[in-house]
Amino acid sequence: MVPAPSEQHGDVRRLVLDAAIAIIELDGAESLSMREVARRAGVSHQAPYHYFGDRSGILAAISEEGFTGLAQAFRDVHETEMPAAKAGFIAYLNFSRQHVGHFRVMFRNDICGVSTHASTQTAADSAFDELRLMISRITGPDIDSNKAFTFAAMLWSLAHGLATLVIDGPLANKVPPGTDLESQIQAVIDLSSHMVALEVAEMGLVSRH
Amino acid sequence: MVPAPSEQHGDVRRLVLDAAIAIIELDGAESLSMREVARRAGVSHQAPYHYFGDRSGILAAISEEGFTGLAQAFRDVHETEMPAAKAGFIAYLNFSRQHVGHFRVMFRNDICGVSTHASTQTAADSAFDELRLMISRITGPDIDSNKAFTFAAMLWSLAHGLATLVIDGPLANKVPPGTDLESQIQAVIDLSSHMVALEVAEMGLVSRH
DNA sequence: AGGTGCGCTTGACACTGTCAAGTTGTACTG
DNA sequence: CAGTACAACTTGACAGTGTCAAGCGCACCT
Repeated sequence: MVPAPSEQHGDVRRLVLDAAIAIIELDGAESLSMREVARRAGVSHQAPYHYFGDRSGILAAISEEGFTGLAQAFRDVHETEMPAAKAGFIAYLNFSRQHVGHFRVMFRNDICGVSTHASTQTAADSAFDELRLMISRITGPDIDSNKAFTFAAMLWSLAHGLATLVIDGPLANKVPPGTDLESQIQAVIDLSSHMVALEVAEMGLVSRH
Repeated sequence: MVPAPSEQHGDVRRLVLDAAIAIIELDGAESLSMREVARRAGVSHQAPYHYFGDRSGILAAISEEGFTGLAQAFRDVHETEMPAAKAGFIAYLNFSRQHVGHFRVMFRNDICGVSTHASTQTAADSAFDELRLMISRITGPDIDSNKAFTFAAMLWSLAHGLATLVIDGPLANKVPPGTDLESQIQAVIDLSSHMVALEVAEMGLVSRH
């Protein structure tokens, strides 16, 4: 079949990737089938292999795209007026909910082998660097680097835990009657930001003591 | 084949379940194959279906077992001398690392359909009830129920995020040179407990204001 | 004109989940 | 004690899967 004139070099790669992301958003990463992807993209069952090598290759590519997007989301936080911690939480939550397909894959190196795909690893690293930059805006720059890592890991855990619990559903089932999920998410973010602010304030006092 | 005298009623079910858990711990839930499970358990490829209906059935059973275990872990926290928040974090982390196979499945209702398997749902509910009980020990009993939920969701997110980041690896890659993962986990738990304590103290002041 | 290689396609293989239809032992009924 | 019902499996079959191997067409160089 001769390609339509509108299709250009690299189109198929993009088509395949988008088809895969759509399937993951619908049914999760488990039920991603290479052949179904190919069918959706309107190509032969081997075309995806041409671009991504194997099943984990396509997942690694999605993961890489995800981390690049997350890093950008972190960068955008710098431009808001909100307290950095709160803006960070919101950015993380928004990203995870707007890019469910990417998010479901990014933190699962059991299936996409972040460690075996170098470009995915560097994308993940640069996202983490961006997170660290954000931390330094929260705590101030003159914090011991070891303590900064601990702080980053804690904030990351908080945001990541909330995001996964929200996306994969267990939280939604537990929301008490009379409120909805959205306002509860807001409440958790507010509580978290407030708590972080308390901790930072005390750290400031202690370091200046 | 006649069963050996040592094998009793229900043995096969347990054998199959253990084989499945072992596979998940090794390779993750994606690569769990019914036929491989059967092979490991030394039974025909249809025996697992007899007990669990289908692939999601076996995952739901593992999930149920996991939530029951988690609820027990929460109950055990009541007997420690440690501050409740810290003991809770440690319990959650320990559980997730000692029962990786269960943990990997429990929060993935995309693959095991918690909502479609009633007994799994009730096990999850009772674990959450136990978490709430723990919260009331942290904040004191006279807290507004809506606020209690927010607090529970926040603590859950924090513990859950840390556990998943540790288990699935992304944190391990980022640990700065000079420290190891274990001591960083400890540091994150200490920081989190301290932060929660600050928040509780302030809540107490405000409510009593 | 002849080669080279990219961007795919077609074909084949072992393996997967699951439906359907046995087979065997055991318990219970008449 | 014969008959039967039922649980606990097994064997067989089928469509669908990931992936290796080989082929085809076309643009581009020499």
